[in-house]
Formats: sequence, structure tokens, C-alpha cells
Amino acid sequence: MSKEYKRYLITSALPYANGPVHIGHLAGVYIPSDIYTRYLRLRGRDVIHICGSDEHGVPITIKAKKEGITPQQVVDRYHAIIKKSFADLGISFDIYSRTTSPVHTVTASEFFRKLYDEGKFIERTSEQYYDEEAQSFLADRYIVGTCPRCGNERAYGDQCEACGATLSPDELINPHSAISGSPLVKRETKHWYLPLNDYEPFLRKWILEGHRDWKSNVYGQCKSWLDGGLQPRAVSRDLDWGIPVPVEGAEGKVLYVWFDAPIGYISATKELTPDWEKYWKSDDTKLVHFIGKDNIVFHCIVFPSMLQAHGGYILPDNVPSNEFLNLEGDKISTSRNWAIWLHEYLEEFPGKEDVLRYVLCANAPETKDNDFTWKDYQARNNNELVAVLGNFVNRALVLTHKYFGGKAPACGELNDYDRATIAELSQIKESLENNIEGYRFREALKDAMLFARIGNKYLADTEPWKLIKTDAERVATILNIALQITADIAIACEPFMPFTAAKILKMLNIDHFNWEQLGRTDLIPAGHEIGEAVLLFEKIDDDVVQRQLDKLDAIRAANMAAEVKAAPQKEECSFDDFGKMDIRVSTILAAEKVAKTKKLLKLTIDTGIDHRTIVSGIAEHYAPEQLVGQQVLVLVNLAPKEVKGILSQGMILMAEDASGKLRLLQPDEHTNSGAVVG
RNA sequence: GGCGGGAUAGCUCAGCUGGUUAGAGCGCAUGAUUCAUAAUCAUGAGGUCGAGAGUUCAAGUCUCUCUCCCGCUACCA
Repeated sequence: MSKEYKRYLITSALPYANGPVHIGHLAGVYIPSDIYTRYLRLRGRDVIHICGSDEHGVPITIKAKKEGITPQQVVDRYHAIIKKSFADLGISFDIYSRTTSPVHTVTASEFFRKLYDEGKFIERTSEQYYDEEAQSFLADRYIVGTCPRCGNERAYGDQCEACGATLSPDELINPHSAISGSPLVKRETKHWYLPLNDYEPFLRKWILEGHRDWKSNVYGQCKSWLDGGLQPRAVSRDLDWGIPVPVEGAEGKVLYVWFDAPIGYISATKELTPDWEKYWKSDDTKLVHFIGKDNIVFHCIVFPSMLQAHGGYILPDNVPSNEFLNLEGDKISTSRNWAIWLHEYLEEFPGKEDVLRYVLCANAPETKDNDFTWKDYQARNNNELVAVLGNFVNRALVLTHKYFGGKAPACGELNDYDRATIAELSQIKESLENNIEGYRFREALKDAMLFARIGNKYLADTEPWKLIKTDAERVATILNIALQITADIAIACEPFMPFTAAKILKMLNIDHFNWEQLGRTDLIPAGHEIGEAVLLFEKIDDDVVQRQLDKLDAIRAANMAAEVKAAPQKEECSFDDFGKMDIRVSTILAAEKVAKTKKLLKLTIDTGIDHRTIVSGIAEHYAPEQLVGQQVLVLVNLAPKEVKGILSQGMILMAEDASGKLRLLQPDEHTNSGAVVG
């Protein structure tokens, strides 16, 4: 705003190539970035829009292993699907590249090497689990063991999928390799770290002082991270899928995926144009990263630090980041298949690319998480696109054909009402521009729709269908203006709904407009022959929506069934093992929340043997007053452990259902405390 | 618990540095209209701006406390 930029470099977050793209990705990143880019192009600005698939990282190797194919085959498959679905939706990247491209390998390697040579990294040696049989270090995900929380024997080194706990490999009981099944040893391994803490002063000045204009969610997150203090972050991993660390003696190590991925923006630009440095290294280029809220830290803290460490690169002027989109009230989830996949939508709704673009923009989670519902999709299509926009364009064209044989009539003398309408039209442009440039796309879309609203009102007020009987000349003026408004709609819609804009241009028999013409009323010359009127949008019936809802219901049911499936039986244990456990019926005497925790209750119980204290993680399931007087089963001879400064002597036995809800186990009649269970 | 974001009409959201009767779209009601995909246009109903306290001549807008929702994070024998 204050600064004049000569060119624009727009990036959209690189989608991770272990699955297709869904509506959450679109609403959060790609629709906004495409609107922004198309708008700049229409204004004749020098702009490039960069994106590509992010193809490295552990989850892709896991997926490959699961399916018995190579990581390359996994990314080839999804790269193709993603690339095509973006193109089909009209997302207009100047290049959609990928991080397995040769250009990227070279670029990322050189980037790393420069920082390495200049001593910008620190080296640290640590002990990591090593699989001697497979002769490799293992990523957290490849380490399997018993969950210390729920006892699931197939918990991963980073997470237990049975109880949802976040774990580190060291917490697992009996850790072993998921690849070979063999037990693990610890071995020393060397890694390189980017000391983010060194860049803290620079980041503070640049963001906290220099970019108060960023969206509050972005600015707030950055401030939170900076105030919390930054730590060095590892930039390499022991893995065989990725870009090899370009340093002698670093065999078996690759660049950590978050380090290599953002460099993908640079390599894709290189691949696009030999002029790439002009975009990345000139102060008069405006760099904008479009991302989702999960990516704020990487794009605002990590990548800028990398660029700063390297030197010579410009930093982003803004990082517009949206919140998340939910689907029918629930979080979108790839693993639970709770999503509307773009490639499926395009197949099931041919010709309705713009409807999706419109709905996702109108309902974009710009300030807070938002919900996509099929009912809302239907309502916006039927009440806004069909009734307001499509209808107006159709009226203007049909009337022109009917009364003037398809030739644009000449504009005669304007009356006050015409002039007022024209004045209103000319005012929209500025607001539309301000909203797009301020990344308020929802508002901008409303502005664009205003042209059609004004058009409908204009026709209703001037009533050309009545005047045609008495004053054909006046009707000529009215329809001339109606056609001009139609042309304005074509311009205003292009960033949001490019397919619709193209259809209108075709109907108007016009090749091209540019942005500066927006709001004017001299766009269609008198006598200009217009094409046939075709409908821009069609109504969506209830049964179409119902089919989609049924589909989601089926997915819900399938997920439910999968969850209810009981966990597999544990390893056999002997009677002696069981006999070691001393379980007693006990009575809860008192219960209170442990301060500063969400899940912990401090319980005082009567075991029959004694009165003792147990700390239990059930505060989210039972209120303290509900528990007093209840009888429960307690493992009384469990080794005591201190939790939050309180000595917990035993464990309350609970049953956990598929949804994670905990329930007390108790005798079916009141019995004496201390009764032995066995 | 810590940190960040959010809470404004039935629904989805605007309300910039505090200042006349709090706005828009959709939905709803009533009326007008028939060129148009029963589409359009007008009018209206509907809000104690999450709760409470404070600063101020004046607060949706500033301060504090609390509640609820979403992230991240800690804890969960």
C-alpha cells in the first residue's frame, strides 16, 4: 500500500502428496490465492503464482510400505491427481512443480551447502534408535512398542493410535522396529540444526514492529512463538527418502522435509523462468505466501530465518492465513475420509467448478473456523448464483434478443435514475480493489455480486417490457445499460468465477476486458451483435444434495464401525502374573480437582486397608461431587508415583469406550471396602 | 493450566484509530411485478453486541474478571 511494487510473487502452500486435495485446502489456500493472482493479472501486473507437490517426508514412505510400492510411485500418483484437479478447477498456477524434480534437488542442496559452508548451522550428536538388521536409523513412526498409557502393543514412536496419546520413542515399552521386527539399539548420530534463537531479534523487529498489518491470527501466533523463545531446529534426518545432505560423511541422511519444502517455491520459480532472481531478490517484488493456519510458524518464523541466513532473498510482505473449514459440523480428516475430495467433486458435478469456487469463497474461514454444509451449498447456488447473477444476465440478453434482434441498442438520453445507477456502478471498483488487496475475499465477492443486484433492480424499476409498447427509444437506453452492467459482471467475476466470466464474454461476443474498464458503461458499442443466451447456472435439487448427505452418512457409519472394533488381545499372561495384582473394592471419600490441570482429580479413598490418595486422569469425565461415595475397583499394590507434586498410591480401574469416554467399574451392589477382586 | 484466535439478528458474517436511532447477504412475513431458470423488486419483523464489573460526557469498540468454542502446548499410575 505504502510501497510501490513492480512485480508480485505469489506462493500457495505446497500440498503434501500423500493424498488428494479436499475443500478445506481450497477454502483455506488455493481459492484465495487464485483470486488474488487473477485479479493482479487482470490489472496487467507482472505476477507469477507458484505451487507444487511436497513429496518428501516420512508419511509418504509409510504409505508406500503399506501399499507395497515405492515412495516415488506414491507421489507420482498423487501429484498427478492433485495437479489435474487444480487445473480443472481453474486454479491458475504459472507453474505446478514438485519437490522430487531435479531442479529442486539442486536448489535445495545448494541452499543447504551455502549455509553449511558459512557456518550457519550447529552440529549436534544424539542417541537415536537404530535397527541393526535393517541397518538404518528409524523415524519415530517406524518404532513400535507398548503404549505406556493404554497398553496398546502397537503404538508408534510419535503417537498411540489407540488412545491418541502423543509419545516420544523413549516412552515406549519394549520398542522394536516396524520394518524388521527386531529390537533396537541406541546409536549416535549427527545432525545439523538451524539456530532459530539467533534470528529472534531480527524476527521480532521484522514481524512485531514491522508487520502489525498482518492478520490477527498470524501476528498473534508469531508473537506467541517469539515470546516463548525459539530453539534450534534440526534440518536433517536419518532417512533414505529425500534430498541427501550434501556434505561428506552424511550418508543415509536427508534434508528434513520442512527445510526442503519451502525452498520448493524457489526451485519452482527457477523452473518457470530464467528470470527467477528478479522475483526473489529484488526489493520491489511483493512476496505473498498463502497458507493455512497450521503453516504459520514455518512461513513466518522458520523460512524467513532460512532466507535471512542465506542472504540475498526478499521476505514476504504478507502471509495471509485462513483458519480451518469443517464439513457438516465435523473436522475434515483425511484418515477418516471425512472430506469432499476435489477430484471427486469435479467428476460428480461437471460444469459446476464456479459453484464450488463461489461457495468456498463466500464461506471462507477468514477469521474463524467455518462449516461447509451441502444445504448451504445448495442455498447459495439457488438463491444467489441462479436467482441473482444468472437471472440478471439472462434477462438482459433475452430482452436484447427479443426487442432488438440480438444487436446492442444505442444509448439515448440519460435520465436522473440512469445517472444514479451508473454512479453506483462506478463506485464498486474501489471497494472491490481494497478488499482484494486487503485479503478480504468474502467481502470482495459481495462487491462483485453487487453489479448483478443493481442490474436486477434497474430492470425492475425501469420496466422495459412495459415501455416497449410505447417508447422503444427509451427501452434501447435501458437495455444498453443492462448490457453494460453484464459486461461489468464479466470483469468483476473473473478472479472469483473464471468459467462464468468466460461464458459471459462469449455471450457478449467480446474477446477480452481489462480491469480498468470495470464500472464503466461504454463497454458494449451500439450495434454490436451479441451471441446466444445460455444459462450460467442451474438450480440444484434436493435429491442431489441428499445423495451427498447419504454418502457422508455412510462414511460416518463406516468410521463408527471401525472404531467399535475391539483392540486386539494382549500377550498371554500367567496366573502368577495375574495373582501379583491386588485389586480391591474401595470407596471414594473425597475428590477435588488438581490445580492447574485439566484432566486430573485428587481422590481420597478408603481401600479397607487404609485411607490413601490417588491421582486419576478422569476430570473430563466425572465431576468431583459425582464421585464422592461411589465404589470403585482399585489396583492397590501398584508402585506409587508422584504426579503434580502429589503422591498417587494406586490406580482406579476404568473402562474406555471407542469414543474415549471413561466409565467407573463398580460392584453391582454396595459391598465392603477392601473386598478382594479376583 | 499456559499461549494464540473467536463469541454481534434464525444462519453466514461487516462494524477502521470509542461518538447520531448497531449494518449486509441468506432465511422468514407482507405487498408489487411477470422480461427472466416460480427467478425479480419494495417494505417489515427480528439483536440486553457471550456474562459481570470498571474507565469515559460517550463503549460492540478501551481495561479487568469469568464462561463457552477452535488451535498449539503441558498434564493424564
